[in-house]
Amino acid sequence: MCREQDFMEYNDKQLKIIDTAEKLFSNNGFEGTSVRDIAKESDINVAMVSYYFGSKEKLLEAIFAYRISITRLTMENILQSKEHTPIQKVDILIDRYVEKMMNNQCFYRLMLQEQTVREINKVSDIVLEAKMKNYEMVKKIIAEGQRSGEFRKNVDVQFMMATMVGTANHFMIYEDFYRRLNHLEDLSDEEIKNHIRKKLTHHLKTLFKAYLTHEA
Amino acid sequence: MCREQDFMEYNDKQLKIIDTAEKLFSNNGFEGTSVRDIAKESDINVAMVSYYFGSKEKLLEAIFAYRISITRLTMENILQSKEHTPIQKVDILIDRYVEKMMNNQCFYRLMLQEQTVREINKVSDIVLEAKMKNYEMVKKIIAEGQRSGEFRKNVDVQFMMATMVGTANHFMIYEDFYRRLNHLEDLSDEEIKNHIRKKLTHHLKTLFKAYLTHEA
Amino acid sequence: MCREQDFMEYNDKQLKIIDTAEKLFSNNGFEGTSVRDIAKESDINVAMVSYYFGSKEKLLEAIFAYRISITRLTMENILQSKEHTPIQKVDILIDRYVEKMMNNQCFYRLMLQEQTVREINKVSDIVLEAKMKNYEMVKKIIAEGQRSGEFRKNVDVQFMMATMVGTANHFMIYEDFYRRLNHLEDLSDEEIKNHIRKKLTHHLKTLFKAYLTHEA
Amino acid sequence: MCREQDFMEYNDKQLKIIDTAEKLFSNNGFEGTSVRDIAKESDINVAMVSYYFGSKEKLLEAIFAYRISITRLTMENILQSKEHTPIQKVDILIDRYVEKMMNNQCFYRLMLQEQTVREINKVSDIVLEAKMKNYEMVKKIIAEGQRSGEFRKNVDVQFMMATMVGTANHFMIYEDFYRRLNHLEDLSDEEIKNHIRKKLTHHLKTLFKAYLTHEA
DNA sequence: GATGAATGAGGATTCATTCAT
DNA sequence: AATGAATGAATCCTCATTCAT
Repeated sequence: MCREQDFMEYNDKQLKIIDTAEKLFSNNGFEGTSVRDIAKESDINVAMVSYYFGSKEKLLEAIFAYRISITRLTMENILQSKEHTPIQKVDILIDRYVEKMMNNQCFYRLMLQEQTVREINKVSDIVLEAKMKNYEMVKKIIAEGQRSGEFRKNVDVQFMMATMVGTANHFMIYEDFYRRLNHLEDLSDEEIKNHIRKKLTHHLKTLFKAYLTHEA
Repeated sequence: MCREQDFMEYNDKQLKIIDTAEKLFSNNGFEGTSVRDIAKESDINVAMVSYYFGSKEKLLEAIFAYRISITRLTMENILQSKEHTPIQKVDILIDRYVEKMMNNQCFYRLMLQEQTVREINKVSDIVLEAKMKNYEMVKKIIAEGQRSGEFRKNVDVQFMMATMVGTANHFMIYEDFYRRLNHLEDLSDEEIKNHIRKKLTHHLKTLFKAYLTHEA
Repeated sequence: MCREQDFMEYNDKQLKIIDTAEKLFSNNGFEGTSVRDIAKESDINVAMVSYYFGSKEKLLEAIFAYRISITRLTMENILQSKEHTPIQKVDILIDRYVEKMMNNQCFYRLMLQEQTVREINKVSDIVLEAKMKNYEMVKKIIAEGQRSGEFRKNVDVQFMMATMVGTANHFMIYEDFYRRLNHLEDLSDEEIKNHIRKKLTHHLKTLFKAYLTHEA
Repeated sequence: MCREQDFMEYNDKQLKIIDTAEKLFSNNGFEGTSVRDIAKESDINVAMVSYYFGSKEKLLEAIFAYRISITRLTMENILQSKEHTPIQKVDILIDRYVEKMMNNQCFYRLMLQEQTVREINKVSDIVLEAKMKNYEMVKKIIAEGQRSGEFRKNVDVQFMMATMVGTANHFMIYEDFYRRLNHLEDLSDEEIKNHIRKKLTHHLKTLFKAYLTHEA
């Protein structure tokens, strides 16, 4: 029913369903969200989910395929520039990743959820494929820096990426905790988002610069 | 509320239920696990869950209260020693945390799940309280290192912890991905666990040493 | 709340459920009747009760709203006639009430049940509102009779109605007892109904005529 | 287990259970009351109900057997006096019956409930037997009055009793409605009980005097 | 005699999906 | 193409009762 290459063909109702489902899945979990909830919130008929996407499960897959295809496009053409040094590229990577996450918290939370639950399914495949591509890209940047002597030799790229993604995820999850801890309850949603984005990118950049440029 | 001495009062059946539920919740999610599943896997009557814990929800709370109380005991008395330097303490902290997580993957995955879903409940409270205590503890270690001049001045403890916990979580979640990526499919569960534990602790120690001791 | 025009909108299945539920609730009590019982007897799916009425409780409310709205229509326009004397109106009231009850024994028994159980809920409200309207109507008839001198002065309308309703209810409940006591086991359902209706109306008319027209 | 002649042998715990169950059954219905509710309210173990009375059903029977045996004793020896005229005896009967009911509302409500539900069981038998005895007694009083010429000839004793019991029951059930209708919300429980008792007995006496002494 | 633990059966309700239109 | 009606399966939980002690 839902062929991967059809993303742009989604009509308004379908996009509405995808958005709503993403939000609800993200907030209440996949199993914690009923098709009826999605239908009510999207103001569409209950039968439409099955009708458009085949099933609740396939709707989830559609969400992942859709969001990741968008993300991929954004990511790829960024780091091929010849104008930046490797360390600049790392900084840009961090900026882009954090920004992407802050602007799509619902989806990133949903992705984390799905990976946390141990179940092999189509969604995992989609996610792993995307992760693999990102990994290859970063590996190239690091290798480039090592060739130029900017970065030290024994850098563990897999762990480095785990640190970037893991730290960012952690912040996303514990945003509220962070707010309370630092008495930032009064900041607006926009303000807190900016605040965290700034601090988080700064932290990651500092961390990675130290890690990449200083011998242990 | 959380009477620590009560945990030992759980009888064998209750402990069996807790263990099974932890595993199933972890693997399939809270909503994705039915009380019947737990009963079948624990080889007990369906009614026992309600009988012993009141409800499925309260069983979840019991799991958290139980595991966290145990963890807390282990954690606390570790870092009060006067024999270690601050950097050694950081290393010990990393060792302990990673070991704890590797030995209780189910629970740590479950915890991550519950925090990923956006819902305020008793479980969040339990987790946040524990996080807060850990944070205070690490803050003291860092301050100590700063006083002695070992650590640089502007260390962001909150972000540092986010990095430790986030990176470790990320590895736990993507263990399978890591295996495949590095062609380690043939390692036994025990071997892969050891392998990851070693690499992960090494990475975090290197990362933090660079971060804590080199000026940006 | 109680949109009278909606009653006619109940479809055949819904009416079937209402009828069946009324009978079963009446015979076995509300709590003594399971939704499954209703479904089986109505030959519909168990889920239909929740689907159509929201819940078992709301089905009960629907029964009351439905039956009482019908009764009200019948009752009201009866006693506004100018052709009858007050005593004739009392007789008509008795005839109508007893007939109504005999033809809707299930509902009247159910109503008695719900009032007997001490619980404040929507059903009580519906019933009390109806009782109040009936009371006001009777009060007018009595006042009319008192003005014309037909009825004595100190008539206690509340108690008079209690007598009518209470006596009729009592007969409905103890119909079987009455049968056995008077050796009427051989009468058909129709015959016994007619028999009781005749005797009961006669008794109430005699009683009230004596009460209303003779000074104490 | 529970032999009828054993009433006096009920120990304190058993009596406590009977009282509590009577109250709860009366307020929430038989099916609406769980054995656990009774156990909790009586502060006894859940198993005690089955242990002492055999089953929940048999506990109900015990309540009826117990209460009715007590009532019977009170009733019987009252109306055999030679000092009172028939009409006085009717007055005394009304006084006694209403008083009994007002002082045992829970049980009388429970009895009404059980009779309202259409089910043939041991409880009905107990109730019907008691009703029969009362009926025979009243029949004698009326016959006596007819012999002496005080009462008119065609008195329907069965209906007369239905009126007494039905009216009284009706009042018991609608006590709250009566309160609101007459703005008596401020009266204490004791006061309202007295108020109703007085009014109710007065009404019944007036009604029956008119009915028994005036030709139709 | 008395009880805490335990259980199978059954409770109402919600679920994702299908079907006729 | 789109939808309201309908459903069987599964949900969690509570029930009255029994059993070993």
